[in-house]
Amino acid sequence: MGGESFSYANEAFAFVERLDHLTSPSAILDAMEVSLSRFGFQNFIVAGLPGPRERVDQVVLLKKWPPGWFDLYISEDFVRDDPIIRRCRNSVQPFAWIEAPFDREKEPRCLEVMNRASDFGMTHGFCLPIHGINGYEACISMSGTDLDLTAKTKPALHLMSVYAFERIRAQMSPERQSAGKPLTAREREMLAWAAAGKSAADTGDILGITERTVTAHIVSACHKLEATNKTQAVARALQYRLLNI
Amino acid sequence: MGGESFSYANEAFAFVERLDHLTSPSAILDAMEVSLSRFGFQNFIVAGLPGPRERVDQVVLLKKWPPGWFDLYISEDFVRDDPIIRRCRNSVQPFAWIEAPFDREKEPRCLEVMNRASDFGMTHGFCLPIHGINGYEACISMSGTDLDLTAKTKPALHLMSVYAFERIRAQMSPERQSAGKPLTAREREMLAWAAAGKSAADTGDILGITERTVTAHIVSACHKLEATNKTQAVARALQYRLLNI
DNA sequence: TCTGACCCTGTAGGTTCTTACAATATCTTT
DNA sequence: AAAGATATTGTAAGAACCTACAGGGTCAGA
Repeated sequence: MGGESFSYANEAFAFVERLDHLTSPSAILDAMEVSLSRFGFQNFIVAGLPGPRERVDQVVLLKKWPPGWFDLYISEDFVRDDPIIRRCRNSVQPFAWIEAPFDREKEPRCLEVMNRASDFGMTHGFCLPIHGINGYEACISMSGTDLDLTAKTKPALHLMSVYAFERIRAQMSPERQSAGKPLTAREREMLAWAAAGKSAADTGDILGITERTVTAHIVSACHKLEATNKTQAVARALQYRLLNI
Repeated sequence: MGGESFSYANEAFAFVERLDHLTSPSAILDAMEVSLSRFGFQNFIVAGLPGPRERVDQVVLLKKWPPGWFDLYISEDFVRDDPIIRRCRNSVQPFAWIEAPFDREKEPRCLEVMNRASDFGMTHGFCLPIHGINGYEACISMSGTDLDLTAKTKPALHLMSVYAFERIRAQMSPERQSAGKPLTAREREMLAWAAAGKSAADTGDILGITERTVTAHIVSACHKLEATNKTQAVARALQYRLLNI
């Protein structure tokens, strides 16, 4: 354990502790820059994976990339052929760039992406997929010229990345259900019974009120959630985690 | 950094390193027992969350629980009312048991679960949800009487748990078939549109099939999910992370 | 070849939902 | 005291859902 030029374990935990005191994305960016450089990484990006109609720049949370590379990446739409991205979509575990497979013969675009990255000094790297409640959430990809990438350092980078991402998300999406008026306790109750498969009449019997009243609450919830019907209202309430079920 | 009675950081990284050499579930169990006890935890369980027709014992990967408690937990079907489990389904971050909310007045079954756990000496604990490609994958819950649960130790427990789970899964890989028959792609598609507030007729127009066919898929999904209507089917599908929305 | 799984469609009738029109009562806040 | 949010209930008509019945087509695997 000790005796190395620097302790990856202590570095990682110190970073995680430091995160608690960082209150802005740029502060997190700076802290990541410092800590990751100790592992040999000069560049990194924290981003979601763009959907079919999304652009990369719409899902980037933080990045420290060489000037020019990001522009090229966007203009060439490299994200559609990036082997790192591809593997990221299907991977739970972190992986080194070298472990992201592609066919050099049959997939020239993949090779192109990796070659152009090399032009910017990004030849080797490490990528961590981040998964949440609904599956894939984001990835953190980092690269450098003189990497300290071993079985010992990977867990440290893993830990740092997971906590950094959580911190970034906590700061960048504080809204969530704050949009629109909040549901009342009664409205949530009706939706919960609806989610359990109960009809308005059922719920009324259960709660000792009339079917009409149940319907009124459901309608009210539909308006607040901008849902066109009960099913969508329940789906929205579940997605926004408004129901304790 | 050093100077404490034991270094949580070094303990965690040493554990992760040790994992690589463990080739059996029981060896992992032993290693977890040793390392977690250093943090004050006597009991722990590594398990998936049971689906609609699944029993807890079908999804347990590893456990060190007091004799009798597991039997009681199964026979009473406590998993359906366990506040820890409920929060686990909606949480990305690790949390202390005390942070899992329930209404002591209106949810007597939740209180019952927690009280019976206390009878077995499991009053306080820590729970880590594990997420993968498709969202929720498993949880690791641990408890003890004299916990070392601080902002410093949580990341250590987090790291240990994530790597332990990955190691366990790698060894126990046999694909866990979700209880009952899986939904077909078409069924999931119908539920996704229903969750978006579309009627059967709407969905039919969107997909270029008849309303009747949409209904047929919905009905089929209802049967597989043991739902009494479309709303409950959508709710179940969302809770079990079957829809990519 | 046959079986099973999946996808597709039709009719018909009872049930449930959704909306539009109103209305009363309680409670908190201004 | 007045205003506003919340909870409650009523009627009624049209839309949507659910069920039960019955069937045809495709495709993969035994």
